[in-house]
Amino acid sequence: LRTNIINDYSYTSLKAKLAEFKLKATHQRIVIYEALLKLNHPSAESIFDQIKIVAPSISLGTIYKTLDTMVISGLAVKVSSEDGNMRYDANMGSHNHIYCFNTKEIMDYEDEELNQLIEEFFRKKHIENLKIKDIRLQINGEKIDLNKEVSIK
Amino acid sequence: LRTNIINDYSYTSLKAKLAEFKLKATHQRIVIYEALLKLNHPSAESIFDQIKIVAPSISLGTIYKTLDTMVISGLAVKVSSEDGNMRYDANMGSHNHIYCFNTKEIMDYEDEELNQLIEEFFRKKHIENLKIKDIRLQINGEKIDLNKEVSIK
DNA sequence: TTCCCTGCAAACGGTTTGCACCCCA
DNA sequence: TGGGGTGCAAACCGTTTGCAGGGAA
Repeated sequence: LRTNIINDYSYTSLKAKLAEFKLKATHQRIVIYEALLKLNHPSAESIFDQIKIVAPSISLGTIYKTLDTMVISGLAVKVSSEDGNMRYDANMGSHNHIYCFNTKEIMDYEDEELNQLIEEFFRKKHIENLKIKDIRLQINGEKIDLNKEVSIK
Repeated sequence: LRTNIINDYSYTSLKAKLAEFKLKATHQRIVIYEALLKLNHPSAESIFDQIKIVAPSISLGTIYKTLDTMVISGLAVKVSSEDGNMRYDANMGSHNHIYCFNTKEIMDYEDEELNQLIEEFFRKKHIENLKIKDIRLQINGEKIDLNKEVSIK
């Protein structure tokens, strides 16, 4: 489901991943990256809440700086959410987002057929004077049953 | 180009539009709505800058409150921009957005063929447990020549 | 040992709020 | 004239910044 991200959350593999991106593997970076992988498009604040259980002395400022560093080095992306706050995403592959107005969750929507459809479309239609960095479909809605997951069929 | 919005900026027609949406037509609302129609997905701040020439005593708080009111009554929508701030849009028709990282502009991308392609796709693929409110394609990029417009060919 | 990273706290900037006054319907 | 709208200023809150001390390579 979540592609292009490691699914081995062991300390050593997280460390290796940081090293691969030329980042000094501090304890803080390791737990922040782990939280980023486990949580679903978290805000800095929600990574903070998750992490202070395991690293009580961590500061929110460090989370912001660290996420910023990860974005710059290509380990994560920063996306704006419909609620106005910024979220972080370790899924670096091309994919789309579903936003729920009720829960404020962002969920991935990955569909190869859809990607191809859009890619195909923009092979014909060109946008002049624009260097495209990213095209993504944004689906905004409301979960009907808040306790159930959203799923694609 | 910009569909579903009036293109008569006369005082009387702006007043009529507000009345149509059951809003008391104060001078502030009229000039705010005019600025919203003329500017390209403005922030509250940039409406403020534009307006203080014609209504010097207007307050930024009023702009926020007024835009909020317009969103509730269906005259406008509030969208989050990639830069993290909120923008307002009087174009109520289904359309897509291009965001430029350099100028922070949001530009409309309207293409009937694309709308149909997406609509068609979601007639086949269903998302369970979600009431879809809005589907839009978000194109992020950078203007190549900052002085030239982005155009579709 | 050397930088870079972290923690802390203050500052920042966009947005919201409370309240007295104002003005459209 | 009544009730909602406006202006002002303070508060709010997510995010950034500066700086002194700390820890990975």
